[in-house]
Amino acid sequence: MVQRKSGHVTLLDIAQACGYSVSTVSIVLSEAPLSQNVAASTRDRIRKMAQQLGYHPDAYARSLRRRRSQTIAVLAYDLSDPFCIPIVHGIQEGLQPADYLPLLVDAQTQRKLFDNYLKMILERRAEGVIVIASWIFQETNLLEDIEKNRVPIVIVGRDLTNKKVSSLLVDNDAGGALALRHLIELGHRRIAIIRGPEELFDTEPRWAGVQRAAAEAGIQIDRKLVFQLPNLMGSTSGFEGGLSFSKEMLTSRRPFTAVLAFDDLTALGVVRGLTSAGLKVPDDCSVVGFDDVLPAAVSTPGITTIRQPLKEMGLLASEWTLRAINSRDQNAERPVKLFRAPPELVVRMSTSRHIPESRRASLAKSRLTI
Amino acid sequence: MVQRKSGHVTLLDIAQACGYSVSTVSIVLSEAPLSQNVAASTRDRIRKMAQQLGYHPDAYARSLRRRRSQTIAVLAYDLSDPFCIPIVHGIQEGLQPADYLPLLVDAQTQRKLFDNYLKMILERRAEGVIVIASWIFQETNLLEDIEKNRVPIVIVGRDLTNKKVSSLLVDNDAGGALALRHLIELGHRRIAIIRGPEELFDTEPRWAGVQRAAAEAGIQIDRKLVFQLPNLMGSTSGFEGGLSFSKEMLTSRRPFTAVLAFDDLTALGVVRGLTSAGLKVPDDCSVVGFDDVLPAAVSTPGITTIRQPLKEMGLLASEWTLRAINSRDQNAERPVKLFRAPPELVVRMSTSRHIPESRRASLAKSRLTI
DNA sequence: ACGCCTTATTCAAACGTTTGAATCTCTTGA
DNA sequence: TCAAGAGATTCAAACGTTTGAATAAGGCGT
Repeated sequence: MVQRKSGHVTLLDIAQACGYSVSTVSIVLSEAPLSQNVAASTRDRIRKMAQQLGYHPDAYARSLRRRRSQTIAVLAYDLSDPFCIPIVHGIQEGLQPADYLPLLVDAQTQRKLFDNYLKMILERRAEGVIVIASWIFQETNLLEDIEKNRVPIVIVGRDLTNKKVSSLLVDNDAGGALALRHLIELGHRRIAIIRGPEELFDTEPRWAGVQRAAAEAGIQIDRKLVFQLPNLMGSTSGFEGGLSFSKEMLTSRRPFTAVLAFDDLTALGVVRGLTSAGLKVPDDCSVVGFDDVLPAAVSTPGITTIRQPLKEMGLLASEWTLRAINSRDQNAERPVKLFRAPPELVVRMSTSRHIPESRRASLAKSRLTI
Repeated sequence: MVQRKSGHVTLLDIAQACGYSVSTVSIVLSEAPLSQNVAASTRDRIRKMAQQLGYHPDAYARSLRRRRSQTIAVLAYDLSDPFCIPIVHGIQEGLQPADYLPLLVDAQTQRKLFDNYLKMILERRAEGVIVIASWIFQETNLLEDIEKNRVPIVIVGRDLTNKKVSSLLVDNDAGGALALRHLIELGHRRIAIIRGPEELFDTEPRWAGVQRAAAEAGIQIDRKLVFQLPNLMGSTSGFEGGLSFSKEMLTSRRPFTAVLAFDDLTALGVVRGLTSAGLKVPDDCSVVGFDDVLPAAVSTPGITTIRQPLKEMGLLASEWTLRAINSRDQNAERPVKLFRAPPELVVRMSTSRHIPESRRASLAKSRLTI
């Protein structure tokens, strides 16, 4: 109704409209301790007027004065990776009750964007930063600036404790072992492996877990059946890698009955490759993925995979960050923490018991004679 | 190095450190027009010192003074819907060059969160708001507050021009027709349809398009083969709907050779249902989806679908918003606009030419006799 | 010796809040 | 009658920037 000269309704507007000082209005509307001393009738009038004029406190002025932004930056390396979303949800859940706003930005795996946003985060005075795994986040000098300003950082999806950054990530070693053991228990012995890109930090520990499990079971991994995804990333590069490697496997003429893929998208690529070569998953070959993202659950057959407790990790990350902010306010100690999330095997339809050639032949025969 | 008493480095710190006034420092660092008059040597010293101390201007103080937040809110109804991501990317792309920060928030389909974030958006003085389709966004009184403050709104994924909100959405009618025509051209005549949830605004026009295309081709749609997804949303409710409806189709014993699903997740549910009943997609039944989200592309068979130009829509939305902000600044006219994005048929492997029973039987026979 | 222009820098007010201290008006007890 | 206290409200400074206006110091033409 009242047409403001410039944009927004302020405390002054309300003060003038109902004849009190700006201070009183502020005290009432921000529910400061002093507001107990304000007459109930005054409170009512002020509140009504605020409502009527559509007043919303200016976060900028407020933050400036209070020296708190009530903001925590969430820097995702690539939102189009379904991996990020559950983490973000967990973070939101943790931040909501504390009345912090997650400042969510998406670097789209671009170094330039990453730095750009990091600068913006600094300027917006985020009180904490949660980084969702990125190999870009190695040595940018902005990181120094963040620490110079004593802004707590937490990283999800990578272990950066050696750089004094609290970290949460899945136990890749355990996950790799879990995946391989599942295949072994189903009777598979000749297993092709697709390792992650060299630059990715998950790659090594996951591979180590696989090797450990193989050794424990006394199984040889055929080196000719070990592949490695290229570094080039992008939301579908895993899929394409899986697709082309599965073709290589088939043309190599090395026998294999199962494929352990680096992640779900890679697994989906393998399924596509095997299927288009006329093989059936899981009857002719089992496939297992890693992460448990949406596409793995809704494709057919559903992909057996290793689930990361992503939402829980996000939640925990937000709690750590909030706690670190508190500690800093009280100049308390802030130890660097590490959480290795336990992975979980999710069995779907892309894996099944291995049927030895001999038995398989007789089965086929019996089917024919029905 | 220099340990600030309270948090961040300010202009004053720099001014003191190199013996100039705050004004001069501000003029230099913000590259104000006056900075031409500042001696080159002075500029250098100030810039060096700023760099050295790790200065980053306080966005809060700056915005307060300039009365511009350089922020545009992006309110997504559910980020876990793969639908949202490309739109967000388009928006980012459009905002980047204009140096606006997208304030991305995720309502997670929860009314409460939605209102909460809308309040925060108001408080953070976003200069514009882009809403990514939500049925929640119907009549919240916060909407009034937004308009009271003359903040431009643009909505993606729904037509709200009747409420004077500029809107971008796919041409659902054309898309529905496109999908049906594709099936018809492949020779399908008995086609099951899964409509969207009643509450969703895409449902009706898409269905209208389907009916129109059917009429044009002189084809009857069997009412018993028309289903409707329930309103209850969530990222997987489409999948589950498709799964259970496909079972209903089969038990109904009505003949059909193709399914037109409301969206990709639903289509994936259908594929799962048909497959687990022993049917082959596309050999025994074709399936077509809508949206072209990631899971549709990476599942096997890849889902034939109707692509929405989501990224382009996001880009355009951001451009509209920026333009609207400019117009407002100049008190210019701001017409309500509408963009109906042209849908595009993406043919993958889930659809194929219908083979009539007669021909099919002889085929099967010939295969046996090989 | 004066005004005037140019170049380089600073003053001071303003943006909208918050908050410790101050003020003012009652009431109450001595 | 007055001091003390309680209750209700306001003052004024501060947060870190920006910016129109002011100042200061020189150079130049007259």
